[in-house]
This record gives sequence, structure tokens and C-alpha cells, in this order.
Amino acid sequence: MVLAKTELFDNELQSCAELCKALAHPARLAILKFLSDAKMCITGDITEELPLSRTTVNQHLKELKDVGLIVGVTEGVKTNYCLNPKRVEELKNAIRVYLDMLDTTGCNCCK
Amino acid sequence: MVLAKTELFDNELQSCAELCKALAHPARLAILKFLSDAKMCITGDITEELPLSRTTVNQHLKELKDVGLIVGVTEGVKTNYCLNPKRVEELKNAIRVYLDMLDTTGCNCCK
DNA sequence: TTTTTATGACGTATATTTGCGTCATAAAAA
DNA sequence: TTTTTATGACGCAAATATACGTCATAAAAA
Repeated sequence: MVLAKTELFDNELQSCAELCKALAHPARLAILKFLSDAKMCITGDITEELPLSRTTVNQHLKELKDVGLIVGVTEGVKTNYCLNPKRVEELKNAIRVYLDMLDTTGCNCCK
Repeated sequence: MVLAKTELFDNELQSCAELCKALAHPARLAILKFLSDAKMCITGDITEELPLSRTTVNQHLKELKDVGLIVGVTEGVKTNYCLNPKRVEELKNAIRVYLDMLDTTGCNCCK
């Protein structure tokens, strides 16, 4: 890729794609699910849950933090992570809006 | 990455992540949307619609074909593409099921 | 039959993602 | 105060993704 052409697309498509990308790895899906259940926990709890090294999990956490889906609050040595409810709602909404646009009645050849 | 660790996760998370990955680029979102509107069209129609070279669009089409979201039927020189309604429904469902699992009431610190 | 058209296949370059080890640091515990 | 613990930052290697040009091919058109 000589230039990232991503920004040549419609803003809505761009942000929807960005959110989908955050969901495009099972580790990140597992992290979000885990945080949804746990409400709040420290990095170590998540690390133990996943079949990946602490370093790698940390990187996935960083990606989720970067798109705003989770929040990390440092408290002493530990960092408490939790979902960012507002942003998760935005995620749900953006994806739903997009998926709802897709018509599945099918074309003539697919009926 | 020495080894792809993707397969170490729950099957549902894996397939959901795979589908999200297909949606993780605005070009692919645009293609799916375009096909949903057009019902059926040839490669060239899609190429004209996107700010990318024919080669690149073709590659995105291939990716969408690989996950089964679209179908391409060759007819003479041309190839007709359309959505695969069943697979798109699967996509919608898998993602909805996952998103519905995410609780957005928030933890104590986020209320 | 020759030429044009529409595509897919292939190769290439760069960028990004994935995964991990190691080091630094700051708070807690001993 | 020293040591342990929990993390984040940094750097590295391999795998993928992104983007495109060029070539080959087969059907249509001239």
C-alpha cells in the first residue's frame, strides 16, 4: 500500500469499518465479552482468561482503548478495565444501521 | 506472529471475528451496500463506484467471495455479482447475537 | 479473423497486525 | 529498605492486508 485509501470513503462507512476492525479478532471479542460479564477487572484477570501472553493481551487492550470501547483506570499498581457503555452503544448502533441497510431478499439468481 | 493463535478461541468467537474482518474495510462495506442496492451487477460497475483500482477492488471482491457473502457468476466475458442472502443473514445474526451479549449498563465507575 | 473488452491470476512493494520477550517503573508487601 | 507484583513501553520477527501494475485469456464486436 503506497497510500492509505481508507479516507476516500464515506465517513459512516469509515467509522463503521473502524469499529468492525476492533471486533475482527477473537481475542478482542473475548475481552469485550469478559468485561461485559465481569463489569470491572484488572489486566491480570483478562490475561489469565486468554490463551495469549500478557504482552499480546495488553496490545489488544490498547487497541480496544484506542477506539474507545474500553476504559482503563489506574489504581496503584493495578489498572482497572471496564467497558465504555456509551461507546459500546455507538458500536451496536453503527453496525446495526449498516446491517439493516443490507437487503437479503436476493436477486433473481438467488431466489 | 510465530503461530496464528486464532484457533485457540471459542468457535463462535472465531467465526464472528472472521465475519467482522470481512466488514473491517470501507471498500468492502461499500461493495456490500452497492450490491444490496443494485441486486446484481458486473465487476466493472463496482469498480467505477469505488475510488480504487480495478485490481484492488477485485481483491476485495475475492475476500467477500471467500467468506461467502457474495456470489460471482460468470456469463461470457462478464461476471455477475450479487449478495448471498443466506450468508448475509448469517452475518447479521452472528453479529447481533454477539452484540446482544454485551451489557451496557456499565460498572460502578461508569455510571 | 483481428481487435476490443471484461476479468482473473500473478507478482511486488509497503503498511499493518499479531505475538512475544525484555526492560523500566511505581506501588505494595515483607 | 529491599523485594515482589502489576503494568506499560519498546523493539523485533513473522504473517497479513492493502494497493496496484502487468499479463493471460476467453468471449464479443468489428
